[in-house]
Formats: sequence, structure tokens, C-alpha cells
Amino acid sequence: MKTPAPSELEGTVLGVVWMLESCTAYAVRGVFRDSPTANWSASAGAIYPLMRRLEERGLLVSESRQQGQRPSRLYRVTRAGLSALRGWIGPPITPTTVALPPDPLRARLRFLGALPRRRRADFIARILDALHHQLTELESLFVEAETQDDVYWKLAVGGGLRMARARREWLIEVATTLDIEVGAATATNPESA
Amino acid sequence: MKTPAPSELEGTVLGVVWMLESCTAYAVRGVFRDSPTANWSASAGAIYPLMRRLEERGLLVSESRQQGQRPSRLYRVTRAGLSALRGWIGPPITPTTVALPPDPLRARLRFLGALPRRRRADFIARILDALHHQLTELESLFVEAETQDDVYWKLAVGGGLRMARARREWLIEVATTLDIEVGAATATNPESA
DNA sequence: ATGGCCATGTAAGATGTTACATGATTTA
DNA sequence: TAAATCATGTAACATCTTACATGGCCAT
Repeated sequence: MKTPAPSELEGTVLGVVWMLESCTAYAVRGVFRDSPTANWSASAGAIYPLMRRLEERGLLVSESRQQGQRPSRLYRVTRAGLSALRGWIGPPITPTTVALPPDPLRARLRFLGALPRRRRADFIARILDALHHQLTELESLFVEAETQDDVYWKLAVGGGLRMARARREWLIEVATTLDIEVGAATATNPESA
Repeated sequence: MKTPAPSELEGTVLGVVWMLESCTAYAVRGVFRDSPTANWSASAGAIYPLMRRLEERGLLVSESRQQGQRPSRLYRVTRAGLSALRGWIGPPITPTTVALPPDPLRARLRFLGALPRRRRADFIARILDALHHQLTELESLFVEAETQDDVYWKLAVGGGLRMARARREWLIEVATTLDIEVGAATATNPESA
């Protein structure tokens, strides 16, 4: 194979373009921006050169379109691109696909002993509050996804929802184990006394 | 502030050095290598320059140690380093801390429709099998963690275990929804019964 | 004493981020 | 018409990966 295996970002971009049939780099950025998960910054400096690269590899083709407008590129997935997308998904499955994803929250909790006791409790309380808000947002997104007819979208959002719930339950366990008041966390806004 | 906020990797390295009291870059790599989550490659080319940078910023200090051996650096966290570690953990909590972490499996599932039907089923089956193995490994790690006296380590491993379980249950739901034959790997033991 | 592993790095290259530049389109 | 926003990029920089280099230590 002359073409290297697509990276995570490349595979996702291929998937997005494939789903949209044809789209611009800007549209891909929009999809990332609206994604409920913290993917990448969706920065222009990442997306535009990346799609150029994918075109050079023959995985995308672009059609220049400028009817009185500023020049713009409409990308489509080529035959080779679809093949690369399938290869990226698998099988064969790669370790990174199935491995437990890194979680910044879990990483921080690992070193929670570095915080003074007071600050530790504050940290947990704020996290619980944020997770609560996140959960309600994901739940409404899930309800909305139910009305769509894209079964994979529903399943993906459902997966995110399960993760968010598990994370929140875990945090409650953490708070309980550390003997931290959890009830006050979501109700009050105590900060500067 | 002259020093920028520590990145994810920098914060984690600070935390590891803090936990070990003092250690070499190689020891930090070992911690990453043995981590159950797919963090980074723990490549030498990332860790060694990074710890050098942290020392330049005054967050680490290194003591050269070469008693008949090859020169080696023992790093310790400075006062400023501990402060930076606490700042990295929070509060204030950052969006990336609390956001739903990106999951390569969820990303792929989003585009599962790109696979031919046969291959799709194969993909799900293999993933389920891999998740099953992962889960048994995490469970034994959890049992082992129970014997340690580091409460944050127990909680972190417990969190990873919860995530892995949720992910597996989600995949079973996926398989069921897509009407895919699931093998013995999905035989759920009734832990909630 | 030699092959293999431990341990400490470096060099080159790929990739992503931040900040900026610029023209087109909409809105006040 | 001026300001804001959309849309398409580019440039400089920071960071991470892959691959390599090197020297000490250990078992056979």
C-alpha cells in the first residue's frame, strides 16, 4: 500500500464527506463544531490541509465551484476513498479502536490527592454539577436523534449518553467514597465567601 | 502568567512525578506503558523533551545522578510544579475536563453504514469479543487495585471499569438493534440480578 | 564475549493549534 | 455604507511519532 492507514481525524473526515455525499471543508468543520463530544478544535488549519492531502492520495476529489462567488471546493469521496474509509473502520479492528479512551477527568482524579481537602471537595462538586448539565443536554440530543432516520446516529448518540451516565454515577461513587456532600453541589452556588 | 497552562500530557507527567516523589523520565514512560487506557504512545521522543521543558519552566528540578552508572536525571516536582499540577486539575474546571471524551469506537460506529452488511456484522462481533477480553482484564486489575491503599487509584480504576462495562452494554444494544447474531462473548452475567 | 534488554536520549518528519489575512455576504 | 459574520485559506509555531543511536548491564 502506498497510502498509509488513515489517522483518526482523516478517517472521521472521510466519513463525514461520505455521509454528506459532497461538501466543503467548511461544512466538515461545522459538523465537528456541533459534535457533542470534545473531538478536535476543528481548526481551519487542520481541516483544509488535511482534505488537500486526502485529495492528493486520491481518496477525495474536489470540484471547483465559483458561480460569481469566491472559489470554493466541493469534495466527494472517491472509490478508493470509500475503500479507505472501510479499511479505517475495520475489520480488522485495531487496538486503538477498542481500547478504553483516555479521559481527562479520570486522569485528574488519579492525582486528586495533590489538592488540599477543601479544594478537593469543591472540585468534585463542580464536576458533578457540570456532568449534570451535560447529561440533560445529551438527553435532549438523544430525543432529537430519535426523530431522525439515521440508525447509526441514534446508536452513536445513545452510546455517548451511556458513557455520560456511567461517568456521572462514577463521580457520585467518588464523592460518596471521599465523604463529600453531594446534595449541595447541584443546588447551591457557593464559591467566594 | 509567564507559564502557559499545562497540556494534558504535561499535567499527567507532573502528576506521575509528584506521586512517585522523584523519578526518571524512563519511570514515567513505564507508568504510561502499564496504563490500562490508551493514552499516548509514551514515546521517548515525547517524554524526554517534555520533562526538559517542565524543568525550564521551573515546574520540575532534576538531580544528576551517576554513581558509576550512565548519567541519569532524577526529577522532582517543585513548589511551583505542585501549584501548576493543582491548577491543571482544577477548579476552575475546564470544558475539556468534563466534556465527553472522544471514542474511536463511537466514531467508527457513526459511519458503520459504509460497510457492506456482511462486514458490518463481522465488525460488531469482533468488537464484542475484544471488549469482553478487555473487561476481564480490567476486572482483575480492579481486584488488584483493591489491595492497594491508594484510594484515588482504586477510584480511577473503578471509573475505567464502569466505562468499559457501559461500552460493552452499548455494543450489545447496537448488535441487537442491527439484528446481528451475537456469540458467546455477549453472554451477560447477571451482575445486577 | 556476545547477544539481548535496560535506559537515555536525538533527528526528521507528520500533524495539529493559534493567529492572522482576505474576499463575499448579510445586517443595522 | 459600515459593521458583523460567513467562508476560505495561510504562516508560524508547538507538539507528538517513528526511527534511530548509544552505552551499560546481564545471562549464557
